[in-house]
Amino acid sequence: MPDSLTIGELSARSGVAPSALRYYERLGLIRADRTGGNQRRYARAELRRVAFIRISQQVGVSLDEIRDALDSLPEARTPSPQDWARLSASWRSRLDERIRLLSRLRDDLDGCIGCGCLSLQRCTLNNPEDTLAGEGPGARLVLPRPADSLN
Amino acid sequence: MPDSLTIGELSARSGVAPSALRYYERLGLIRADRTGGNQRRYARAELRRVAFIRISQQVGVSLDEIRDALDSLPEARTPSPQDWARLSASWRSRLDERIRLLSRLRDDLDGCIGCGCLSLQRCTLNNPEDTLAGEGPGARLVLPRPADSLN
DNA sequence: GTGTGAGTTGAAGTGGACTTCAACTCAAGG
DNA sequence: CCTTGAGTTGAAGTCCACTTCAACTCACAC
Repeated sequence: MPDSLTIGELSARSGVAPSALRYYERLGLIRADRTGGNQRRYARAELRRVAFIRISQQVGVSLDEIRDALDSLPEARTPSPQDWARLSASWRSRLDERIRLLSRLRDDLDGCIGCGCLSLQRCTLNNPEDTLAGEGPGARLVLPRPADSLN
Repeated sequence: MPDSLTIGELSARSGVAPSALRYYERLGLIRADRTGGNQRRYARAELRRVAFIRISQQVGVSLDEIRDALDSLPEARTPSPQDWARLSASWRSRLDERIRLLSRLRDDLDGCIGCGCLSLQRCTLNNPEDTLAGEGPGARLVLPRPADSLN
């Protein structure tokens, strides 16, 4: 019924701690009006923003990137469903990628469950005398994480 | 050919920075022998341990938990393929869970792509006048992350 | 032998995402 | 009014997973 929420209410309804909400505000992810007594009052629309933040985090997006995304929302009006849909869709490929990676990991784990090679380097670890010493392309860790660290 | 690896070699072959390898050693995740000149020499078996560590991280397991898992390996002998298989399998349900969560998120995002509700609280956010104010069980954030934060 | 690149250490720094603290002020019920 | 629970602030602290630094020492090709 209230058309604005206290920080406690927003916290309860979003599942995000008040301290985190203040933190988000400092980073410019959400905003609040103030009462005469300087207390935060959140518009209901902020609930959606917080929801978007949490979902985005699940997808593995940093708060910095989330802020950038939120900044692309129209300032003049309350974001429409389409605005939110556009933003959500923008994470879609990352979500897909993440799911793909984990699924592959699961399959690899399954496939190599008997050999114990952990499916790394296409079972080359399982080579008795390590034929793959310093060769070119194939192999190495499956995971693309450490973009640096040579070879 | 060498039956032991320098830290640089292990780094290159595992894709993990030397500083990270030393860090892992401090945490007790891997171990190294020392040369007369106090340099680390890693047994080839450590390559598998590092591989296991990186895979486990992908699954979302903390280094602490990974250490616990690694501690369950037999100390007397070089871990067998079966040992590794057992450990890998132990993350399986977490991997499944993580994939399930992300897939659901993706589906929800797809399903609600038009309504802009972000699929939170089963579209209750989309209620014009917010019928879900402080009610009992259902709803709230889909994500089980903040186990505390009341209500 | 000498230079060079690889390795060593402990301590400190980083970055991300928050939480905690102390010392207050506000808001609302009795 | 007064109490009590909720809210306010800036600064500092925490946790995780590392990285960086300075000041050295090693290993090895020439």
